[in-house]
Amino acid sequence: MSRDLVELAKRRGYFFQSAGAYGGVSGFYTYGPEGATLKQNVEDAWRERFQVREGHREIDAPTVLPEPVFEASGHLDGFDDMLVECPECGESHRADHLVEDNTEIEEAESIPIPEVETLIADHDLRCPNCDAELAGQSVEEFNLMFETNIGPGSSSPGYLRPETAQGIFVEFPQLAEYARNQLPFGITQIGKAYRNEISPRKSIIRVREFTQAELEHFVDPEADEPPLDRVADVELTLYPADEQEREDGEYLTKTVREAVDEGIVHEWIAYYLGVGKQWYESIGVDMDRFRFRQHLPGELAHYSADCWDAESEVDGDWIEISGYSYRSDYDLSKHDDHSDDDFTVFKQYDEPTVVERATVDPDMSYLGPEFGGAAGDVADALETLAERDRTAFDAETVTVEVDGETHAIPVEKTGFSVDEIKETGEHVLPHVVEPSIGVDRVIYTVLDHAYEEDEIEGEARTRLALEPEVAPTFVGVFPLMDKDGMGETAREVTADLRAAGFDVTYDDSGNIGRRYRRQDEVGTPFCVTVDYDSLDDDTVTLRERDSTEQVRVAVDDLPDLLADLRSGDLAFGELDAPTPDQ
RNA sequence: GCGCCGAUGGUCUAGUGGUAGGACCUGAGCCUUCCAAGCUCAUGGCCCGGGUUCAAAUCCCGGUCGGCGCACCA
Repeated sequence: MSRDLVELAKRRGYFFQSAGAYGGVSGFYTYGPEGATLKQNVEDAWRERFQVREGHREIDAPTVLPEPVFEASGHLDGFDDMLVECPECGESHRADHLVEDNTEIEEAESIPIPEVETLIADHDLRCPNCDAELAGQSVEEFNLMFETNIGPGSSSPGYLRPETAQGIFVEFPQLAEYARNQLPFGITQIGKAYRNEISPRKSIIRVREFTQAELEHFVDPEADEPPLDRVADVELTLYPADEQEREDGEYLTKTVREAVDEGIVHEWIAYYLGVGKQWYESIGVDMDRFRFRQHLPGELAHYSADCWDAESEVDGDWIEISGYSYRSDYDLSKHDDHSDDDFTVFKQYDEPTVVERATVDPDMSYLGPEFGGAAGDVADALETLAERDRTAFDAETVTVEVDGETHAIPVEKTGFSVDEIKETGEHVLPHVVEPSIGVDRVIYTVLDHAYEEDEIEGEARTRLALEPEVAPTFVGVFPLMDKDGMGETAREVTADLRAAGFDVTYDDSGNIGRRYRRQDEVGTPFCVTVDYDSLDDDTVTLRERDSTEQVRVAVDDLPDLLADLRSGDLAFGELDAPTPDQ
């Protein structure tokens, strides 16, 4: 943990622990004025690269969703996790899994904790790691989702979303309609997500409320291919699973094209690794402290078919800052099953095809009286049988089995027929490609990688070398001294630059060097100083943070000049105006 | 959640059973025509609760928060 960076972040208004006046609250941080703007700038840059340039669209879903959503998504399975800790080796194990593995019991998750403890003692369950007795150990419950009640009473439980993605998936039917049922299309969302972490750590690296920027790209797995050409030559630092499992595992440096051709990375994932690499670099992540690491097989989330994390090195540790996951049709198929709506997209064939299909149209006025409550199941069984084995309907009666009972039905009552059906297309369950960015961790990385301590004229100085595109304060404006009209002129320059859309700070406190140092520490890339010459010829000095070099420019040119410096169209070194005497 | 360590102005820190000093920062003034200069003045602090004691910021217990390790991390 970089104490210096955390201290600077607090002192200069980047971020600090929330509710300090009440002792603080673990796992929650407030972004101060500089941090909130930095975050906004990072989000804007992400939106520009992952959404606008890719032709995707953004939505804004609720942070609270009702329980059935998470039953479908699989997140609720983790709700009642029960842990038991081994007294010998200290290893924690899922108590419900131990019970299921060693007894005839299934669904141990729903058993109350005291009974699980009794089961562990009765069956003499032992630690899978060291074989120590677990009897007598207490079973602890934990819950990674924040639970709440929607409306009064507890009849309608809801949860704070543990990932923004579910807000997109549950709205897929509406979103597909918006996309005119055409694949592929992509939906982004930037917003808060919540996990009730057992143990928040490392300042804003592991918190209970965090911001995700997620893209869910819905594609036809049969037909759609990523536009690899756009990023084909982008070089990726890859750390595949097999290299991680080797003792002398190494990174591979491959272009996006090579990574796909050599079968190292799924093509859709590779495409977004290329996009991501460009983006991280553009906002100031140090590419020497950056890699893409493939998840090990045991590490994959319940929904994920393949996953690569973007990782950055901060303070000697590698931290996950984004996940690039191929979620296949997991989420949409779950919501398709659990909800009332259809989560498929109808894909029309080029030419309609004619197929023979065996169907039934059972006479329910016969089945009903005959089979009572089982009538519906019998009808379903007939339909299934017709699809599977139409010869079963050749005889006078057909038999189906429902719940272990065999039923005979006269074929004439089944409405059995074989028809030619014209099929104009089919329903496709889209696959999902998901780049998921942890905004807070990206911000920590950007700050950490920008943090420099260097020496200017024998004096140590601390400097945040933030990219101009994301720096929260873009320009500082100072009068050399606040007298002889310089202060007034500097205030006018400040107002003009603010009107031109820049984040400007005005400072006339202390000597000029002190003011430069303040802005270096905040990470302000440029400073404008109004001096005596300014009063005569309407020019000012423009100073760059990293080099501390200055050029003299006309006041009237400032807005255009600064805009070009911010966008990267112009580098400070290209300015050739004469350097003022210092 | 467990274990170890810690908590003094905004920040960094000194310190003692008799309620606190420094540095930096910040603010006001003087000085100063370009990189943390100088002078004067000022604001601001012992994490919370309980216990022991005549007296607790200091000792003890509990809590909160933080760092590290274990575990967890969709």
